[in-house]
Amino acid sequence: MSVTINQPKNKKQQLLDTALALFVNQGIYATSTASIAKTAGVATGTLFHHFPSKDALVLELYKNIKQEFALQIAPFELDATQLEQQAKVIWQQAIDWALANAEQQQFCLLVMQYQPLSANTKAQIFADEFGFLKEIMLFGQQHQLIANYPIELMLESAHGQFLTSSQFFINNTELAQDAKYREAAFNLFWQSFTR
Amino acid sequence: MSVTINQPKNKKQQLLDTALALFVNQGIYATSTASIAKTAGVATGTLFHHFPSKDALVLELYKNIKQEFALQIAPFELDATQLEQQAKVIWQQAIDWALANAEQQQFCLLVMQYQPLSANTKAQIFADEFGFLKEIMLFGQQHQLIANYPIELMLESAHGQFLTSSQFFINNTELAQDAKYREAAFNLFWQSFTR
DNA sequence: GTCTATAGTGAGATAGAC
DNA sequence: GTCTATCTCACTATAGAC
Repeated sequence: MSVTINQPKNKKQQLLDTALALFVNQGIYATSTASIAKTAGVATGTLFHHFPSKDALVLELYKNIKQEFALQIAPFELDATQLEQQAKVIWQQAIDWALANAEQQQFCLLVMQYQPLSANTKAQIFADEFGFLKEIMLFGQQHQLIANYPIELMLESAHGQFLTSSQFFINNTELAQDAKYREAAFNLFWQSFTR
Repeated sequence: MSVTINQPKNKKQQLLDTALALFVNQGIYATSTASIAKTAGVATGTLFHHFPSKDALVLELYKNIKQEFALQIAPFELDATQLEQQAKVIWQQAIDWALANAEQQQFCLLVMQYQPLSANTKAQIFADEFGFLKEIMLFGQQHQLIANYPIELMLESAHGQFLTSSQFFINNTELAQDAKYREAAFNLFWQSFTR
């Protein structure tokens, strides 16, 4: 029975954590692999032992974050008599996650415009994350609870609204616990889709 | 009376045009000043004669584009009896501009996440561009035509919706002339703000 | 797995002739 | 204003010892 007590976890995780912080503060391009390694208290050779390239590190970080987020916002049985209420719970969970993981959220925004990761790669990860969202929307349309607009457009719109609202609260943390703002953000989202 | 007939305009404009195309295709960081100069058929020394630095070029390009856009979406006398119709005209003009100037639109998206330009600089330019939008919203609230949510949140939301929709149409040009999609995009936007 | 040292590349920017 | 030539530097990635 081997019990590993690594205060600084393994160096790989240290590198991922450090990279996240630096990427968000300086941008991905502006953050050198050397600075990631140095800040993490690790040699550059070690970084390239764990990740074949800088972009591989970026991609792994991105996948990890998206996966964590998806777990947090897990869907459940849909109920046509309470769809708005259910949507509200998911929305508030998503905003809460973004607030509690502001660095992760901002990194995702950076990755969206980071061209070395192909659009296909990102679209695939996005589809995984938002698969359940599509289910909810189709369900709502079938029960005539939300508008019958093209589903791809509605998905994009919903994603955009989430990014906008979460960014707003991250940039104005003092308003994030203000019920008035929280309610307004959800209503701006939900009203879009009403018939 | 001096009439200057410069086929390739002046070299400065050539550099700006070339930079825009390269930035959108490869990203801002991934585009070297050397490649901009070469593609524009100009020497690197000439580039740095017109722009003190790469970021100065980026900034000037950004300012020019935002100014052009603002001119296109010029506001007019607001009419409380026709606010939705007026909003629709502005929205469709904005989407049309984005479609006719897809490179410009995508460049603005890149700049949003380009950290060498300070957030303040960008916020200032944004405020100029969207000043009239705030007027419209306040007007709508005063006449109880749109919801009474906090104005900063509504502005961010409106901006996000515009970015989302214009990106969607740029990525799916065949749908941009489909009235069903066009109507849906505006409704998704406008419904947000209804009371 | 981790380190030190460094190879190799390409970037932004400048000098100075024309 | 425009050019050629070049400086200087920082970056990604590798080699090879431990």
